[in-house]
Amino acid sequence: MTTIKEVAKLAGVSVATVSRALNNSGYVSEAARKKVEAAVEELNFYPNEVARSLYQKKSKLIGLLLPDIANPFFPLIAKGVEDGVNQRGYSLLLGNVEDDLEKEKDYLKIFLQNNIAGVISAVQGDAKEIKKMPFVTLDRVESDRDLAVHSDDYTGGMLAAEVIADRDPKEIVIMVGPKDVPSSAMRLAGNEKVLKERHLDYQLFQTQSYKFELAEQTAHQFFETFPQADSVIASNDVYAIALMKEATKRGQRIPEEFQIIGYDDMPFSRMMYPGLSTIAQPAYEMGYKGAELLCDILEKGFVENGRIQLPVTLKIRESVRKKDKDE
Amino acid sequence: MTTIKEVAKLAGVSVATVSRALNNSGYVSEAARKKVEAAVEELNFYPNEVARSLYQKKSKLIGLLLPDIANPFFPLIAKGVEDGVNQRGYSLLLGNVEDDLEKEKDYLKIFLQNNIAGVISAVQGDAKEIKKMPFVTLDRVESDRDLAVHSDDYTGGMLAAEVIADRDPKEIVIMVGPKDVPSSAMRLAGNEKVLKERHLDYQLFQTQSYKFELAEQTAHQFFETFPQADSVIASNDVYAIALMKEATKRGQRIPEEFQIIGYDDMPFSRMMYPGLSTIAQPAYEMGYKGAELLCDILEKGFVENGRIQLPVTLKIRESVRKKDKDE
DNA sequence: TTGAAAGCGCTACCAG
DNA sequence: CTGGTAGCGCTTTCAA
Repeated sequence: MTTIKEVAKLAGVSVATVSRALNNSGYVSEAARKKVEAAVEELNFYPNEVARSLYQKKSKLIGLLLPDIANPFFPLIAKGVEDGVNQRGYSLLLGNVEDDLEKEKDYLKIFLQNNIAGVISAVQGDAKEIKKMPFVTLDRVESDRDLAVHSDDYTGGMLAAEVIADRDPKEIVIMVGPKDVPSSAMRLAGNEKVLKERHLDYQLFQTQSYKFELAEQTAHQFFETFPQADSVIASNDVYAIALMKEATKRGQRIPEEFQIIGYDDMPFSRMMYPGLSTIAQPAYEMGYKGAELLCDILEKGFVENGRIQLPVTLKIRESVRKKDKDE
Repeated sequence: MTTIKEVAKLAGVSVATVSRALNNSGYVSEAARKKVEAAVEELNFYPNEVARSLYQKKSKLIGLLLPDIANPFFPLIAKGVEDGVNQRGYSLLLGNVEDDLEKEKDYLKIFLQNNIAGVISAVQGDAKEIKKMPFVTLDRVESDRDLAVHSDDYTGGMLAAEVIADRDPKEIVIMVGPKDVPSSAMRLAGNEKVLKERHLDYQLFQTQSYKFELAEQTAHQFFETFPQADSVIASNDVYAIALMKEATKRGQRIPEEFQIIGYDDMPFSRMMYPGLSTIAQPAYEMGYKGAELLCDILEKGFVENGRIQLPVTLKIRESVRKKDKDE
């Protein structure tokens, strides 16, 4: 690795001048700049970020905390975050925390040890250690002062319920996401508002997790509990797909005998057949906006709007019946 | 952030002693060690990795190069890599390169600038810049001297072909993965070996990419080209699922009129209905082993076996017909 | 067994 | 406009 010192020597100037030229800070004469540029070129020099970071006490790294990268909703978020931070010259330190508070703390410590510039977190119950650094939360709103990007869960809940309400439901069951996740509560509120307005009965099936591995087992339990369910509002697409599989195995035709709507619009939801109707959250955009938000804070020290809500979109596919004419 | 200096002051020793105590390097008296430990405890001190890395010219970071984290095969690899490096005290710098050689070079440069300890790459055509650092390639074998973890593509190709050959195929079409990817060539060789031995005719449909976004479009083209195909060996699960959807839309029953086998065994392949038969690659394990391999090199400077081949497994699900009795 | 000091590569202050 | 220099936090000689 060539250093600034070698560049200085070759250019015939001091390291201070090289540094100023490189960072466009302070005065540098045209002549000096030219010489430095030539030397940089010739030596194929690029600055060592570690040294830079040691001095500034801030690196060009951003920590990304994810609950589970193997859950299909998160890779897209990660991609959005990555593109967003790259755009502004940062890179990502990955922290997959698996709903494990200890692991989360470990990562936060590692982030600190690496002079991280900030953190973007999509995990639910943050360790308080995160407050020591600039951070943005994704897909979640908590204390009012935090920066956050989330989507409109209440509307999403209403949209999902309307889809079902409009399609001649016999026995509605709402599969409710984990209680401690604020967004599931919001969605449920949206569901219930619509269903109550329409005077439609419904039942609740509470789940404990969004974990991929539990989906099939949960789907099984669901049908044990509600064998007569014919219209389901699922907690997310993964669980919806598991439910569809289970229903099909039980001989129910989709959507005639069993209709369902999911949440998230993961890439696969449109690839299967019948396609899963769902509420699309802009996962990539959520990540990208979150990255922008954090970078703004980092660079400007403030933001006009630290709380970004993204709209959801309804995707009607083959997993629900045709809409009633007379609604 | 508290520093080693403050620890030294509180403990009443020099920073050198603190450093030695922390790293178990050189002589430290029991008494001194005790005092240091107490001070560390009291100040809640943890060392700054950036300073450490500046001096050692090696950080505790490992770069991970992925072709596309949104492609369902890679998150599991990433998880395996992450668990593997964490185990050994390293963290991951994420580099999603999108089949873009420029982006790959950019990341390699960023890795270098951050005194990365090594790189784990799952991208296909590596930039030569990677040779400057210790690296392990995943799911690919190239020059004979590199460290690599890959799965047994030839056997995988044979297994897939046998499944089809055993199930009364009428018109076999092999969907071949991108030409420049060594593993697709190996799988094709495995396919052809079996089919030729069995004197079965088949046709080839060449694809240009494994990209998720192209799957549906490619599936459409496939049926335009081979409307009569009834038994397909797909290039991977994503494409297989797209093909299943297209077949179903065209009114073909699976597996009676259209049977198909994929490759990879992504998490979703077993969640759909009918379930996709496929060749399972141990993605998580591949990542984990790759991480171990790299860490071994980093710590010991050598490894007994730098080329790890992992076995593939056949997963028979509902997308293929029942096996012929008389085979 | 210990501490003073040099130095990793870079930035920023200050004097010229 | 420029260069010398201090110092970011840590590790590692080297002499005591």
